[in-house]
Amino acid sequence: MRIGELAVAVGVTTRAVRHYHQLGLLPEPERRANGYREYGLRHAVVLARIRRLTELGLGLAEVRDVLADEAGKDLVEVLTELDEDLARQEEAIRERRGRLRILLEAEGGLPVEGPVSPELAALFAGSAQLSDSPMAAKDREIMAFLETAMPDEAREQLVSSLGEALGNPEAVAQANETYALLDALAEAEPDDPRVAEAARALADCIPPGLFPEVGDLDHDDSVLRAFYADLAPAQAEAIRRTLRLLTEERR
Amino acid sequence: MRIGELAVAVGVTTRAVRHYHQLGLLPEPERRANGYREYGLRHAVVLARIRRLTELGLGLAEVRDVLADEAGKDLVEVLTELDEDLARQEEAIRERRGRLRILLEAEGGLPVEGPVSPELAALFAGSAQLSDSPMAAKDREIMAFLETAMPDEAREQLVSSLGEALGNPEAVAQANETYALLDALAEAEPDDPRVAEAARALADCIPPGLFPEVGDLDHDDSVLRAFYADLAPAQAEAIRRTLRLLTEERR
DNA sequence: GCTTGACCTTGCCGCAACGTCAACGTCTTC
DNA sequence: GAAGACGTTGACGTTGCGGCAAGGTCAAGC
Repeated sequence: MRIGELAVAVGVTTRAVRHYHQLGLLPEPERRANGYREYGLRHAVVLARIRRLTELGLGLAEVRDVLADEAGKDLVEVLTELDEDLARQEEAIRERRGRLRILLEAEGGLPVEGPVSPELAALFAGSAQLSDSPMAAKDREIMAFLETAMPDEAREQLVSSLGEALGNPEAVAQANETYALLDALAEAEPDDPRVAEAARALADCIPPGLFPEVGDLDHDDSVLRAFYADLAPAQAEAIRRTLRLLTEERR
Repeated sequence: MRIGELAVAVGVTTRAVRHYHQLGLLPEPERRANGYREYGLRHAVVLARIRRLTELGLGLAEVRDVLADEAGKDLVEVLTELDEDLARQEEAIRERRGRLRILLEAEGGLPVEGPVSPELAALFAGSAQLSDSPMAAKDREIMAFLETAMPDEAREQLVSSLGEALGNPEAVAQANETYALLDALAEAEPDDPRVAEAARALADCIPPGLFPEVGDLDHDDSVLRAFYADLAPAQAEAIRRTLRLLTEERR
């Protein structure tokens, strides 16, 4: 057989056959006078085994090991390992699909540009009562960011507290008022008297459970500095004071 | 923020961040005087979104599309498509694991070196009554090879017929006798009288349902030629005569 | 004898999403 | 002033081939 005949017989491409030669999976056959490879039945048998093994999901390196370790002893081991690996992959896919389904079901109108974690998306979609002021948008950005940055436990804490707050109309109204106060500081100076007012309002917005680790906050953290740099000076000052207020009150 | 601070904040590597820059997923920030990249909060937000999207399983090209098409309109489409893709992958894995399980359960003593398709493996494992003569081994090789080479319908036909035959002790005994006859031809000349005898025995071994397409067989097929080249001359002649016998009898 | 088309040869680039050097500059700290 | 932890660009490695380039070979038809 020439390489093309072998390839169609086994159902692979000639490119694959040459690839297996390169990797040493399939021995190079004799050559004809013109340089063509001349295959025999043994090659077809080996090639068919390679194909079956790769179809099971083995990598070519593992296939080589199996073919080398003559007896099928090692094979069981490899296959068991492969099965475990496939089980892990299956689980991972199932989980991703679960998260996808949450996102797609809450798809009605996500109030944040771009997707958030499925959990947050469900929350935001559930209560679209929040205003769409600049500060509110920024807050949602921050939440979305924090949500990926925080450790798992704190994350769940955050999501559940947020769910509670969003389920409470009074809390939502209070938040919207606070957004308005902060928005008003966009052009103000840092020593504007409204800064203190806004800080007070914001601190009152945040229930004790929502941000328990405020005391441990590193005020020189690089992310925090970048956050301040992204706000108007008076707004940044208001946030700084809010954090101080919270730190004192939580002690 | 510098690149390392950004990376730990979002939970990716600096290498990934630079990779996203290269692909245009994340805009390059300003540089400090020393050439260091200086990131702001906007970058962290975008990077966090990239991470969430890739964790869902989107490719970076798709992430770019989603980020570019400002509104979340296109997103739903992409996610739906992704979900379908994941469903396909999940199915593929489940099927592979199913075949793996058959192989592993029949793992007792596979009489063929290396794994065969799960179905054949189960068959061979189920009835280990077949002799281990050289010709029997070659036959199993051939079956294993054919099994990958044949179209699906013929394949199932083959497996079921084979299952029947292996379940029948008389048929197994007859096959073993025929193997012996063929083995005896290893050193014989093609005009040995035993050739005809072996051909007759082999033809009688093959039930009508097992090889229905024998009439369509291309006797100059490259695989067939390779098969003959792999046998002793008298053995090859016996097979040739068997095929002729079968072709005539089936007409 | 010529062309045409189908086959074969080797070799190298490309993919996805980065990991991992290499070789070097910069900043902080003891 | 030297170490150690950062940053910079650049380039190669991973997996399993696909696809192309730039030819050589062979059988068939004119």
